[in-house]
Amino acid sequence: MTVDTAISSPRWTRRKDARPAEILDAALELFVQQGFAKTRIEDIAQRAGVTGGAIYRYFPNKDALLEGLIRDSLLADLDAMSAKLRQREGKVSDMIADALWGWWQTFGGGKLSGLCKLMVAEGDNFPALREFYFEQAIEERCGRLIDFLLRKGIAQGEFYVIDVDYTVKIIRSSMLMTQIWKNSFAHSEREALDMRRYFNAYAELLLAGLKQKEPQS
Amino acid sequence: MTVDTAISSPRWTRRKDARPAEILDAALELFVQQGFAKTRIEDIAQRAGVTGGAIYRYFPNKDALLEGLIRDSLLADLDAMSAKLRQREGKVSDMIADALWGWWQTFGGGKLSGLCKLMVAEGDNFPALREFYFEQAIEERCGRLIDFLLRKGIAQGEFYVIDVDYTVKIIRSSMLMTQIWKNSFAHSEREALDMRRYFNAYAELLLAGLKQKEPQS
Amino acid sequence: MTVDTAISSPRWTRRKDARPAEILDAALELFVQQGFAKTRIEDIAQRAGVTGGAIYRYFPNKDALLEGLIRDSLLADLDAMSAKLRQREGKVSDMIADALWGWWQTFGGGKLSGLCKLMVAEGDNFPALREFYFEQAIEERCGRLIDFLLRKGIAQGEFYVIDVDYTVKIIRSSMLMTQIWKNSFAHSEREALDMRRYFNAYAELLLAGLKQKEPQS
Amino acid sequence: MTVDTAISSPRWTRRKDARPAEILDAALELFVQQGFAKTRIEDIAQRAGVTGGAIYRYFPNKDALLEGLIRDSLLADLDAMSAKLRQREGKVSDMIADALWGWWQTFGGGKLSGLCKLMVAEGDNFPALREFYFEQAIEERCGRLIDFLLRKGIAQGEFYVIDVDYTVKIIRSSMLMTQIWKNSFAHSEREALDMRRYFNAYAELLLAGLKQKEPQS
DNA sequence: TATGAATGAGTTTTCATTCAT
DNA sequence: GATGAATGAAAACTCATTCAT
Repeated sequence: MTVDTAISSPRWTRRKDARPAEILDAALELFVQQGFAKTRIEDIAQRAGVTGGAIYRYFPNKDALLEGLIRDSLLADLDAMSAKLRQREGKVSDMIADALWGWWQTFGGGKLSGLCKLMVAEGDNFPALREFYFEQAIEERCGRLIDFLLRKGIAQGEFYVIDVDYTVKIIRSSMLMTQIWKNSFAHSEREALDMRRYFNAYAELLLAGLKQKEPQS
Repeated sequence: MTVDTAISSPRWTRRKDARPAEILDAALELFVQQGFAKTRIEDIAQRAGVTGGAIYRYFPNKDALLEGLIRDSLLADLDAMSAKLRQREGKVSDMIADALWGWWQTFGGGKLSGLCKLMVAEGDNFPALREFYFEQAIEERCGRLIDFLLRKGIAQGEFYVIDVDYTVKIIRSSMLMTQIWKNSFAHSEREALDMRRYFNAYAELLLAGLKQKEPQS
Repeated sequence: MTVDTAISSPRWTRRKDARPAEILDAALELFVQQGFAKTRIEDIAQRAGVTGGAIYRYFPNKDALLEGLIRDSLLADLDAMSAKLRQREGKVSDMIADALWGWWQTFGGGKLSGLCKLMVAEGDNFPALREFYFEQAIEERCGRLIDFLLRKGIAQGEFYVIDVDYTVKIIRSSMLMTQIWKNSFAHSEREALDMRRYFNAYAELLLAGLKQKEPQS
Repeated sequence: MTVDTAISSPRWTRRKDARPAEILDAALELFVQQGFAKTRIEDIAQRAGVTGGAIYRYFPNKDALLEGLIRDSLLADLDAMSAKLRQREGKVSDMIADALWGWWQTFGGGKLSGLCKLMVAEGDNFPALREFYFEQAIEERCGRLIDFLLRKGIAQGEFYVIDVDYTVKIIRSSMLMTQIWKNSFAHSEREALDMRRYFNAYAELLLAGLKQKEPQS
């Protein structure tokens, strides 16, 4: 109003640019925990340090939050690893255990792992998003990584796999399930898993399976 | 039946005994598809062939529908198989493929498979139910079946497993994931799986892994 | 259906004529306690030993229960006393204490006393009934009794009252209030009154007031 | 104010501070008139100039409206008078008529008089509130005022009362009944009372009763 | 820009009343 | 006659969204 206000610092200068990310962060946690429908805009706002109305300055509606989560947050975190792995040399058998555990540490076990549970839960209500998530997260990343390693191992004579395509799907499933478990049943303390041990046992089992010489009856 | 009854059909018919099951059936389908919160009582009622109010004669509130689904519907369908499998004789290697595919056909791929997705999605909102589901469905059935076969195979000298407990968890996870997949991503036609082929490939991989002679580094 | 049923006693012969009264009895208690709107037909039925639907054989709807209570139950109980009192001879001063206590014992303190509270509570929603109750119960009975005694006492030179009409209203009010109190605040144990003592003290105070020789300033 | 604002009136205006009182005002009127159960939130809202949902910003549920009425509104209006009366000097006989009429004018006949009827009607459904009302409104105020005047009159030799405690209850009852009457039967135009005349006659009768020289048999 | 009061379109739940049995 | 399953019309409460401040 008065000229004075031009001098004193405005009330809400607080990192204007960080807001959308903060809001999505809050939304992610709550959506994953309670589900999309049960989560209230007001709760997201509070966790993000703003009030309900403010959210609408950055997102046109509630659906857009979920969309933002999938389309924007997801892809940003998704590229580093797969690139990294393709460059490696050496025995694929040795790479696989590392690759799986590395995947868990950089991505699978992180915050965005919740998106997998979220898409399982809400996918039917947002088919376009599910499609997108499936393509980008499941096929393009998980799947392609496995596919790459598997075929390399076969080419190098290390692995003997009959149905390569479906074996990829099987391994991919295991990876997804660790994300889902972490965000659902693992919340019951009785069932938290020792993930290091889990991945050790998994690599053990998987590698032995891949190295088989004679097909099973 | 008689000509008289054809004059005007009654506004409703009395179906006391069948109603609860019909209602739970409808609820199951909708809860699994849309999630608990998004599903309207009125929609469940309509699919069950009644009006909203009628549901409250059989269930005190919406939560009770979910509870009925988990506590009543689940257990009813859960006993036949595990008993059946324990009686078998012969090589465990031969049993495992049968057991997994049998599980999928009698239970894993049936309607109630949706409960797994449902508990993943809503577990945080109904911790007591999740606990119950985990104990009864995951541990007591899936887990124990695997545990039984695995230890039997080891005892008979067919399998060589280092970390038995976690290997059980790993295999159990795969089974759960087929249920989850069927009720989520598989809805996108691009990703429907050929389950026969999937289980074949899985048995292949798994058995080879279990039969390993030398532990991996 | 068959001829046999004509011999065996029918299922519901139970005093067909008593039903309406039993239902009204149940309704009275619940209406007075919980109010008209809060009381459910089903609860009335249960207390009367029937099921909800049966009530509609005797009363067309919920309102009719209240109407039956006021119009039928009330008047039946209302005539004996006032007639009784008018016949007495002797000093009115001696009669008044007896009359009040007698009123309390035969009517004021009985079950139907609840009607007074009920009409206070629901009168605005049933103006015709309130009018009826006011005329029949308050004016015609309470009021007329007091009026009769008061004027008789004045005529006999025992009482000196300036504003007879309003003095009647005042005394009448006291009587109504005992009924209301009994059905409301008296339910809190701390405030149950010793009604014998109450009426003693009241007669004391009232008679002294009526016998005054000199008007107050 | 300015010409600009006249163009189109806003859908609503912000009245944060006034709202709770406005809502309680509306609720009081409707609760007293129709009873708690019969009164719809929407009606209260409309009378308060808002929509139904807005009420829930200030009160968590319908019960809280009643509670707010009793616990907040009541006490605010209750202190002035009793303090005022205790300070007076002179003959108690002269004070009593004034006290009663003063009570009626400042409190007994005001809007909040409806609370008395309301607690009579709904007390059984809200026992804690009834208790509170009884203690604060009936005993602490009405009762104590009467008690004080009565004992003072006795001490000064003006009154001769045998059972002081119950005489207090009797007079207290009369006061309550005026409130109840005003909010129930008085609504029927035939029975509106001339309250000035009523209190005159009452003071007349009461004082004469209190001044009695010889106890009645 | 941010706030948070207010709206209004739902959704669950209740219950008087009807009616098939 | 009586039952109680079913209806359908409320009514309390919730919450995404808007908008005055």
